[in-house]
Amino acid sequence: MESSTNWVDTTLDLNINLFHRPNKALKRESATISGEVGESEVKLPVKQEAGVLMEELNRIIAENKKLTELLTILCENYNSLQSKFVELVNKNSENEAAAAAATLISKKRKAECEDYNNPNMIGFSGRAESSSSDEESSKIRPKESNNNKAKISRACVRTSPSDNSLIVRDGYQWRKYGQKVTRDNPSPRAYFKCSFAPTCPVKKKVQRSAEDPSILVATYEGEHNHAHPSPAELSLSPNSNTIATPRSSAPAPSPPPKSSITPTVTLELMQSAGTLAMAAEDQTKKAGDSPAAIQQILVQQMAASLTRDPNFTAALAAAISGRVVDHTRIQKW
DNA sequence: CGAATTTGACCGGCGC
DNA sequence: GCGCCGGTCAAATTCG
Repeated sequence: MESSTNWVDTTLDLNINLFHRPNKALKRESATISGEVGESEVKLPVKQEAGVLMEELNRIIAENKKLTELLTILCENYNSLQSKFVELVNKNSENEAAAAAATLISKKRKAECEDYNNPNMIGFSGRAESSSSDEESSKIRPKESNNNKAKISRACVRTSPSDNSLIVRDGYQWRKYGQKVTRDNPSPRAYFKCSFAPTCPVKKKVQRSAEDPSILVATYEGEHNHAHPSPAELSLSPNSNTIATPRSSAPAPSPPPKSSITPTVTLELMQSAGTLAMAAEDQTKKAGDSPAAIQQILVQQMAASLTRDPNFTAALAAAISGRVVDHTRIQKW
């Protein structure tokens, strides 16, 4: 992947190289400063050495500044792209809802219906109630639009047609509290509450698309008021994912839709997790049934999936650079 | 036996 | 006021 190589290039090279060659660099620099080429830095006066160190420190600070600026620019670009994408998605869904409005009797259910049935909407449509000018949303959910501005986002997940369970893997822990057959859709709608934190207000509705039963539509209401459960925590609980079929086991937790924008990432990660599992399966078949080979492949796949995750690489880089800085501070001061 | 799911009953909003 | 409908509750059931 391109992104992973970029991460390694920018963060690791810039940070670690600086600190991996401090002795050589210092020796060279201090030698040129003192004018004694070929002599070791041992002969340098302490003051000069301190000066060299200060120079080095300044250089690092300047570099850090540059990196921060680059990061800011990157973030800005990312945000603008993101907002454009959200805009496009909203426009698309609004247009199609308006087109369908002429043909259906109830305005309110029409809009919902159209969103659910649109097979193009693989991904999500996140909406803050205030953002849309449509009176429909206020008609549909007058309570939320009034006071607490519950964020509503939607995620569509394609599943295999034979799989009739209402499973949407989003990494959170959900407890099913109801199921209903709605009027405009023959498949039942399942209702879930976030059960990871007792006070978490987030709810989720999962229903198959009426037109394409292989598409699961998950509607999230509200925002999680707790941290995302770690994989370890999830592995402790049997229902780490949305489970509508009794106690089916579903692995591979992935980051959740924290905001209305995140679901895309979630789905992408889920997809990559899926392809990863398939790749691992393929390789396992190729490798035969040797347990050692299987284990090695699994380790490789896990490592690959971790390095592909920008969050992980960022955290790793931060941890490494933090340690390196600490280390050099201890050494130098 | 405890926890999670299922499912019918109930409640409130909305349109007629 | 009545009926329809979506959402929620809670007792019953299921499963590890």
